[in-house]
Amino acid sequence: MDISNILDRIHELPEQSKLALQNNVTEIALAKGHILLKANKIESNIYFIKKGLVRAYVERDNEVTFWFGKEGETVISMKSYVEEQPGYETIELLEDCELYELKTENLRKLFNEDVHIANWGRKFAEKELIKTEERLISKQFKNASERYLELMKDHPELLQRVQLGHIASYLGITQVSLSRIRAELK
Amino acid sequence: MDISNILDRIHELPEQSKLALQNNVTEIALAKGHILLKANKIESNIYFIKKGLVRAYVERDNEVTFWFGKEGETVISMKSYVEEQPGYETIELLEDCELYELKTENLRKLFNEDVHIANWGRKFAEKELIKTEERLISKQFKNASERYLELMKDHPELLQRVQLGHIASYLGITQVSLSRIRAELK
DNA sequence: AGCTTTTTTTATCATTTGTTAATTTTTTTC
DNA sequence: GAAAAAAATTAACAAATGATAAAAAAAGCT
Repeated sequence: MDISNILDRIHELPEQSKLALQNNVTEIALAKGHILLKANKIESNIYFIKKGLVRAYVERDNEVTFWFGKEGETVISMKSYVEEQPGYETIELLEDCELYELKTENLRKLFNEDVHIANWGRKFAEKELIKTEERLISKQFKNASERYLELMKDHPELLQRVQLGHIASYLGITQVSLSRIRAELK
Repeated sequence: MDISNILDRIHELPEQSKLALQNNVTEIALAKGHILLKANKIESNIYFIKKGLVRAYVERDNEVTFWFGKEGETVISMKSYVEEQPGYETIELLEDCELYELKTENLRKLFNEDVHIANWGRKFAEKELIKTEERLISKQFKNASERYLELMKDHPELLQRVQLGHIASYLGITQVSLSRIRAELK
């Protein structure tokens, strides 16, 4: 998925504004296993995924995966981006990736200069917010096997591309519980 | 809390832009129990809480409270606001409230006209996103009694102002479980 | 292909949370 | 302030999920 498509998918932009964003983007390729963003660090870039798959996780005694990003999605440390404070998430590449890199510094400048880009940034946050809110509500309404079925329905390809330990963590259960749920569904 | 304060708390605005927003706001007072926003309906207003307390809930077989709003906070149906689609949440006043009302139509117009207001709207969504993300992660990391202790620590006044059934629902557990947790903590 | 490592499944038992119903406490109403 | 209604607690049992360990299956490596 190319950068123009990715930007438009978030929110349509006039050609001029889109070019302003595109001019600040550089393309990079990184290997599976690479750590793209580190927890407890102020990150100065955001990324758009051209190709590949990543996950965001938080580490305490265990590791909790709370987001997967695939083609077309945006990789961002929200705390760094919004509050210029160290973020809580680590981003790991689950596949070899091709990424578009954008310095948050440059993005901030564009936000202040171009009302279309400011509204594009607003739409981005708003849409992410709805997705996160829906997940929170789903977590409150549904038990683990319902959430698993929902994920199978909404993102079946994830189950092919991601190992089950990460899926379990994303669903908020242990890997053993997920295995049990899968066995019961057969 | 007056409107100028509320707007600034979200993100600082130049005087001119702030006045533009304030000019579109009208003040209303509504009684406890009033339903401010309805699920499955495209809502055309957002509200800022001058005084009082509200909750957002989703209804299926049971009722799940997923947000409390108090003085200074913004009441909004995200789906209506972002996608102009019927929202999933109902907003009920838990106390008599004084509110500032703002038509989303007018807000949208301001977003397109004033880059400061567009960035103010962006900041609003971004901050809400971080709060929601943190709750999602907390839900994944912590068990019910840890989440209860966290709520007591972060929002002790809620426990005085909200009945425990709603708190339990917010924490994602039954009222009976919450009672049990409270009994164990004594 | 064969060996090694990693991932997934299965089994058992422990813990947490849910369900239902009865009881007590608090709040509301007249 | 007494009666009624609503909210909160307690108890007993059921169901879901967690923890640990062992076995099986799959993936990676040379």
